[in-house]
Amino acid sequence: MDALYSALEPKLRERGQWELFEEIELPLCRCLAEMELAGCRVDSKALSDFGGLLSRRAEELESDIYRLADGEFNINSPKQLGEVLFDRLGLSHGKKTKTGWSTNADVLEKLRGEHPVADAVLEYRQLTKLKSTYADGLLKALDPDGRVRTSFQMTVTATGRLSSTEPNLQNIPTRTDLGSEIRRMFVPEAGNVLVDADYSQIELRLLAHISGDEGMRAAFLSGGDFHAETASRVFGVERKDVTHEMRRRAKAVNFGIVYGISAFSLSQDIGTTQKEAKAYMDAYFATFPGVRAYMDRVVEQARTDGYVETLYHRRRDLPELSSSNFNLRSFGERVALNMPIQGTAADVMKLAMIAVWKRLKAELTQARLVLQVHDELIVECPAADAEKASTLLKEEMEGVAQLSVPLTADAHWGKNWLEAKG
DNA sequence: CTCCGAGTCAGG
DNA sequence: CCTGACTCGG
Repeated sequence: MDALYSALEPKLRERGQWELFEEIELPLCRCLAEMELAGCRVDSKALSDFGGLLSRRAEELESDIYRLADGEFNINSPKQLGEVLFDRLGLSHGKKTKTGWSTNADVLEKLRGEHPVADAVLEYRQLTKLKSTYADGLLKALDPDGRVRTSFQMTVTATGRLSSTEPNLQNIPTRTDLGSEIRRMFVPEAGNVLVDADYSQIELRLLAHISGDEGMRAAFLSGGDFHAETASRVFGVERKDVTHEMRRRAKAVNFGIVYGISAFSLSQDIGTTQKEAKAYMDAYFATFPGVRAYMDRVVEQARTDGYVETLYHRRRDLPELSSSNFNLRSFGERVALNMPIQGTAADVMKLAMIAVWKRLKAELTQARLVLQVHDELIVECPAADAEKASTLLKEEMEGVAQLSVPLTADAHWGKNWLEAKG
């Protein structure tokens, strides 16, 4: 250990990363170890019942699909499915993959009006995904005490985020009603509750803070619905005249900006032409000129240094920026824009976890952190401590960094993860 | 039997 | 943009 320290400490100090190591990565280790050990209780009866329901519905769809396609085949094989849809039934194909025509959800959505089999396959895919990855997957990972224990990796991602494996508890469904039922199966011990706290728009708030863009800061300081605020500014209409569609598009642009998106990807996301997407981005940058100036600065700096870094000096090397390959270079530019934002959010969350962990140890000894999902923390505690734990989580998450815009977190609790999401 | 790339889809 | 799991098929 001494030898390692004396070899590595000067290297970290040279790079300005000693504090990152001592104040974030090192203390986080124990916190993660305890979370891994604690695990999270799963209602195995409810989960296997749900799995049964999924199986039955998937079987019905399977026979529907064979009937509609006039023959049996392996629906799970993209190759066979593509042959049935595009060669045999003659449906119109979209983009191609290396091995054939794509059969992904985007393509199947477009085929909905053309043939009823498309809808059946989409639903079949949803059910079998939930069944194999989540219902069966979680049951298989269940320990004898009824809890699942993930493994959190600290040294895998290029941005500083954690990753979760065997099982991955950072991609439990939330976007559809059926999928989010899985969250209902994550439950506390008898007499306990789950408390869930999540940061609101942390990445966009960090963009507002780091870029210093006055308009974007004002939008957050106003405290309203940020995507609607953005729509109002970008489309030049009164806040009350923002339509659902305007908000939806503004939200997609906000989302894309954080990724250093291209007009092409944005057009894919919101279903418009590339030209229209470009117009939205131009309007966005005209509205928030400080964001464009920041982005130009980051890429320029990255070209000079060969790396980008977060507010806490976590670093990502970017050899791609000096590539002679245009696509690779463009990729490097998008990474240069995304990493400081996504990475700083990860740093902030890690600091919050350490702070929460310390306070729980001191003030709520029965409570324990159980999960982290990038911008969300889940604590299990006695029902009587729910209110205190909620307040503690909110305070520590919001107080861990001082930004030029509010950093806000919302906490709720319930008898399962779905309820606790609020 | 194991390994691996590709396609797909779950999350942020 | 950042991930991981499952399935197929070689």
